[in-house]
Amino acid sequence: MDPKPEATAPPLPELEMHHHHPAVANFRSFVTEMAVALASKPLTPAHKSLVQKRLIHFFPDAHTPRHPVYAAMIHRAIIELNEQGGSREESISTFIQNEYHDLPRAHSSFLKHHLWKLCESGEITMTRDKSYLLGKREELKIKRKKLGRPRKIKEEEQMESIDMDIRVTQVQNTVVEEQNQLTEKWDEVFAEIQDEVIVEHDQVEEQNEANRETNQAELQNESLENELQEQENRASGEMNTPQKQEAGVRQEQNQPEEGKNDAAKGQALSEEQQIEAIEEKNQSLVQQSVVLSEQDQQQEQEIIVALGQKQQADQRNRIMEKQSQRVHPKRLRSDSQAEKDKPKKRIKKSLVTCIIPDLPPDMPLKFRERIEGFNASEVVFVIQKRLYKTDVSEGHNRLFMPFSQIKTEFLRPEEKTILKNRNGKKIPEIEVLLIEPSCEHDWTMSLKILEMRKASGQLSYVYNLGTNWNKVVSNNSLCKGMIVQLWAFRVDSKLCFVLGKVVTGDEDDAIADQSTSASRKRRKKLGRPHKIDLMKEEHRPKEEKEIIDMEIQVTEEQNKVTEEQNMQTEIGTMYENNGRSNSRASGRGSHHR
DNA sequence: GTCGGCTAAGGAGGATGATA
DNA sequence: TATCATCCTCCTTAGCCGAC
Repeated sequence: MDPKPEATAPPLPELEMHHHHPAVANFRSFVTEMAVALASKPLTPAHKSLVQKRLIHFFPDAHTPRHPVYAAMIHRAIIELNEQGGSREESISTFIQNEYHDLPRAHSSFLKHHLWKLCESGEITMTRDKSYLLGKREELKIKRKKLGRPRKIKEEEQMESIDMDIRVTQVQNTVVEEQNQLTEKWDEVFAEIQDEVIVEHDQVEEQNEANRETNQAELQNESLENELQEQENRASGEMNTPQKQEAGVRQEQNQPEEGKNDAAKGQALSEEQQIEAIEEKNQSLVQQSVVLSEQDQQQEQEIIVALGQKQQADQRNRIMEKQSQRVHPKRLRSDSQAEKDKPKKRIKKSLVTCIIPDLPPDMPLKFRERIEGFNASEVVFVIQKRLYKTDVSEGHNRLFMPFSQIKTEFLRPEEKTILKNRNGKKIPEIEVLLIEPSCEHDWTMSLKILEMRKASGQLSYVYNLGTNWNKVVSNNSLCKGMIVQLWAFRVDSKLCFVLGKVVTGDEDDAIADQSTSASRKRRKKLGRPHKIDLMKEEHRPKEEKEIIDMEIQVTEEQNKVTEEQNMQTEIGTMYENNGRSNSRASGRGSHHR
């Protein structure tokens, strides 16, 4: 006997594809049973090939659809049809049919179903005349947008929106993941069922083949025997009774064999029914595969959406990164330089703390009286300084006090550490209190140490008294050329200053110099008076002028006294240096101190 | 060493257009 | 007509850097 060729299934009648076919119900129960019973059964390549051949035979056009998901097709149809009052279902259907081929047989049912789903989710709206528009809310928003000025989306809102998108994406990803897992399980079960179907089919085929061979052999034997007997009868010329009887017995003996053949035929018939049942199962499998293909396609779309959301998440990260990196170029440069120059800063420290000793002037009586109310302690003379353009410039709002001009150290070591330890782009500052020359106001101000770099690479330091300095300037008519004196004192360890005017400067020059800023030029162009202009002589009240004049007289008298004291001290120092009167000179110095 | 000018960032307030 | 949202212009502030 020749080796058995690869199993081939006999042609079976094509079944009509229908979701409610009774075979589907059978198939489902069959699947459940097979999934349990045949979990570890392998599928041979021959079986796989057989199933493929069968599937192709029955469903030559069964494959994964190429068109986008229905929601996308409907959206595109509504947008591109762009019909006044919306598009009707028929026109949408026609559009989709024209644009996309390879649509499922149940296209109209699918379309109805998805239109209903999109209406329910609010993505589209059905009008009274059963036309479909893109979402109502969206439409209203567009209308408002057209009328109003487009609102600028703030970064925070963008972030919120992106956060929301990320959350949605996470949920979508979870759903997709679950669907994938289900699909995988379903594929496994499907493969197992295929195995079982093939095995069953093979067994039936083998049995049929065997039966056919047996029947043919028996029939051949019988016909041969009959021929032999006829030849014998013809040769003897006459048939005797015992021979007839023998022939009759033989006939009788043959009868059960015929009965046997009938039974075999009956068995073959039942096997054909089994094959039919298996074919039905195959049919159901194909239907399921079509459903799975649709699911796959939907998942693909969801993955595309998820990828889009991921891109948005990336964009959000980029924005955050950008925000964290957003530093003023100048600040950035200064930061890097500050980092580089840290050792130099330390080297300069000795210079910074080097205070030039001098004889401090006495604090005017009105200031003494004023600070007595604060219960002040640690009163020290800080600086006597001529005011420069930037010191009174509205645009600078600061009083520069170079370290070299500082007469007495007024900061505690811990305060100095705070001010000099620059961490990041912000210059550290401490809050101080300043009593202005008029003694009418005291201002909360900020004290900083600024690092001034020269072209040679050397560093110098200045104290910067800022915040509210402009108010002190305007309240006390401070101007370029004026000489001011600053004393420091402590109130419950808080650093406070008191400012005194000594010599008046050229106010007109000062006012003129304050017009350096571009804004002032623009104001002049526009014919608007600048704030500083209002401070000019003609705008000032007489009382204020009188007060200023009195202050000037007082400070001038004070200066005369101070100058006399300085002269006496200088004379004493000269004696000291010459070694003529050491004891006398040192005694005077200590007295002044 | 010190002064004076420049510049970016951010805030205040006015102008504009749409909506209720 | 009042209110709201947005944009635009001008001003203030802080800090850096070059010139003297």
